[in-house]
Amino acid sequence: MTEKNKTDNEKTLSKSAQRRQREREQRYQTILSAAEELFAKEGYQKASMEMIADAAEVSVGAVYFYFKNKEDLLIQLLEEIGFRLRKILGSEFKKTGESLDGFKNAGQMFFEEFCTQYPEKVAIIFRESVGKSPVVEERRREIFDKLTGDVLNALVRVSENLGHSFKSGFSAEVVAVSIMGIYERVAYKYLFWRESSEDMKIIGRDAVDFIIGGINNMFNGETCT
Amino acid sequence: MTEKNKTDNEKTLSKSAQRRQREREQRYQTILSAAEELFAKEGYQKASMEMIADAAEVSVGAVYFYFKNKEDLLIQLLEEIGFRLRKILGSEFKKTGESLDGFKNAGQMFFEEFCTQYPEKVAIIFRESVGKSPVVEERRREIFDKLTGDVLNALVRVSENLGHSFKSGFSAEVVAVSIMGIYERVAYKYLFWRESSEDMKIIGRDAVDFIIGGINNMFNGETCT
Amino acid sequence: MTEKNKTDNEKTLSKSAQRRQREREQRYQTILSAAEELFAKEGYQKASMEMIADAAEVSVGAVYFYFKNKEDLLIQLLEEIGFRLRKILGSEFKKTGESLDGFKNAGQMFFEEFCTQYPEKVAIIFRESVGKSPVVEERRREIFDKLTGDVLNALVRVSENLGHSFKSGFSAEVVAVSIMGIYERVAYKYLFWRESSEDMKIIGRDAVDFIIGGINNMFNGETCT
Amino acid sequence: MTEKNKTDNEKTLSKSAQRRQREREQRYQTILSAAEELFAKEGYQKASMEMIADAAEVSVGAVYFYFKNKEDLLIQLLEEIGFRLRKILGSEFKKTGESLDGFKNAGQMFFEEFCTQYPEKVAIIFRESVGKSPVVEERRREIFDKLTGDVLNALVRVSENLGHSFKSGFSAEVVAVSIMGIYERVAYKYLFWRESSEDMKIIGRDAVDFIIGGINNMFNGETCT
DNA sequence: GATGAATGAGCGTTCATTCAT
DNA sequence: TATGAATGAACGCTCATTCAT
Repeated sequence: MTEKNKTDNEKTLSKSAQRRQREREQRYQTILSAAEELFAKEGYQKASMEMIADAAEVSVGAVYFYFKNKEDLLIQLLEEIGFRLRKILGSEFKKTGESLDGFKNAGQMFFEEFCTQYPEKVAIIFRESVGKSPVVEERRREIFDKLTGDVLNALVRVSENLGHSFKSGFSAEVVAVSIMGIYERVAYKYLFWRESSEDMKIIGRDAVDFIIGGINNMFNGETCT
Repeated sequence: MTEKNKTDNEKTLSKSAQRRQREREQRYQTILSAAEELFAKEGYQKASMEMIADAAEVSVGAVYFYFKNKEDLLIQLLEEIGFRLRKILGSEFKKTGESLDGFKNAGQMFFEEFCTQYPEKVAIIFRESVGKSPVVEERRREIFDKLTGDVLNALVRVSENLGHSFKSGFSAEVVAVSIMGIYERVAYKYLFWRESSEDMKIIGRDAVDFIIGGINNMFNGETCT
Repeated sequence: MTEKNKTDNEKTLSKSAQRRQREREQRYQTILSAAEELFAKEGYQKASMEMIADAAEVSVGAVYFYFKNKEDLLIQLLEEIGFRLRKILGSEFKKTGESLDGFKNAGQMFFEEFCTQYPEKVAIIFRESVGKSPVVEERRREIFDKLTGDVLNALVRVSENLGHSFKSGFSAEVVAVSIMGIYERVAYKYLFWRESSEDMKIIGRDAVDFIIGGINNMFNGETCT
Repeated sequence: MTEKNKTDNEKTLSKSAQRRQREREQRYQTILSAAEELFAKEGYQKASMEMIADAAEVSVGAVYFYFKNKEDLLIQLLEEIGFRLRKILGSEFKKTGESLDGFKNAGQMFFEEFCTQYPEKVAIIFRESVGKSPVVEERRREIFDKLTGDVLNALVRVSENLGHSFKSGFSAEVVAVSIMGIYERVAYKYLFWRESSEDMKIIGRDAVDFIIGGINNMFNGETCT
């Protein structure tokens, strides 16, 4: 619901209708949260619709009232997480005026804030949504494409600011994809495979340094090797 | 079965017993191949034991004779793919005498050879084995740890050869993990999400360049930024 | 509601109460029509209460205000259709002064008018209400009994007029049931299984001829064989 | 399985394989019988797969091993009943050398033997399979078409033997359909709605008389009216 | 009277796994 | 060893019905 609609509703809807709508929104979120937690904790397969309903303290039917099916639950979650990630990374990048530091800050934001605050969301986007079904895979692709697209745009703008250009036609995109890959596997490893969330600060900084070096190397002219 | 055992068998086993053993080995491989293809094509969940048995032209019972259960099938596949990957990457690295070029060659090997020749194996290690069960996840971790360990070793040796050292205690490991992340997502994107297998050469080269730059940046003293 | 009540209401009820009553009646009919269409088109099972409510542009609750349950909806429909059928057939029979021609006209009326004008009603009485539940089946029996009874009465009266009598104790009833069976299957076949609604005139005439012949044969004395 | 195949099997299959096959066939029939009884007694909807499995003393999975789904169970039943009906009616007709008496005998066979011996089969073909799903409806149509076709053929052959011809192009078919309708509704009424199975002999005879009269009336030239 | 969100029992179906032969 | 029929727990989903507002 956009802000505009909200205002419209406030004008046109009765008090009780407003409350009902609020409750609806709330229930939707409660169910989604329950699903998020269970998918992350038990795995998408093992988390049954009944478990989710129980966790959200509603009936199975209610879950199906708000979501088309189990897959839809996962997709909505995916969409929400993707949206949030883009917002966080994008806003961080803008703050630092489109320089290489933007990548630094966005990376730190991701590792230090997002990963430590929302490990469940990371689990869902990087683990529980992988290889589940053609439909989910398609949505994943779209979300990753958008994220990669954001990074790509940033890359292009920074390179223009610095007066550099990329080596091959693919270069910039490959770099963007690579950066996403680093985010993904580093988060996965230290969050799910080693539980080093306390060290996420150092780890994140190292990963970001690696990224910065990699980017520099892709600009024509002044390679390091 | 190790080489040593095989030699022992050749000595002790009768001709017919040898033949039987050969057939056993063959069947094991046939089933594994069938599973690989179906897991990659249909997805781990959708590929039923019956489908696998049919594809391998054996009975369901036979599959259970050679493999403990469906999970075991996935794990054996994972193990085999991990083993192969390590061998390919490691041998490529050794060829070029532990220099930065080793990373280049290993990377090219992965993108140009492995990905294009064995997309099913890539699908299994990077997609179908993700988030399937605690047991599988544990094995995945082990396999990725070994691969990361190899990269880490190479990194350390190269840095020693070059007289460099890594910034933080994590640094080298994070770089290794990052490299794995790049391999993974770049392969995933261009193999499953865009079908650019013809361009894998250029893409691989770009990814490798990015990696080399990133590595250089991690050495103390001569950062690019 | 009988005519008598309506008159009472007109006297006692206020204008606004009358309007409300009219609206009530209208809604009842709207819902019933929606159910009729959906039952005929989608089938009794597939047509959900929500679909019916949507089609009638009311809420699910409203449907339950006017009808006890889904079964009731079907029963009311059945009742209405049965009533209409009896009226049409009966009035046609009366017009032609209780002769064999009455059967002719009634039959033609059914095939040429009723079937072509109300295929949905035919679908419900001959298809969608079959084997649905003991309660519905009981109502179906009652309705068919009444229809058969009408035919039976006509048969008896015609035979008396002609000075004939029926062979066995069952005879007349069996003939009546047989006539109903002919109506049913001929309509079913050419309406739902072959879509020959344009030819319904010829088909109806043939069916009626068959019936007339059959009836004649049941009278003692002058059989054809 | 045809007789020929059976002989082949006896030659090629081992004793144990033969026994296994026999058991398979037996199980298939046991399940089908259980379904028949429950569909007829409880109704298609109410009879759940679990109930059927329990009645057949097998597991739910076994039912799904032998039949694709619940619909398939109904279709197989329908097919078997249709086949049996055709065989019974056809053989009876052939016995009496293609005269009007053939219709008499076939009718008596149906009412006196089939209806009284297999009321469940009658219930399924005339009640439980009606309006269940498009697929089932299609099969029903095919089966009724075959039955009607048989009657039609008989009708044509008898008319040729008697040197008569039918009035209109539709005539003969409509008569065939009418006969089927009489069979259906008379059986339905006296089997399910009045439980007069003891009187089925008289009832059947009356119905057949009606049919014979109807047929005669359809021949050109010598109508009764 | 009217609404529509919520309920939850019930059902069809799947499929990994077992085991008698 | 190999077979494949049999098992049965588990799960996703539907939908008639209710009831607070």
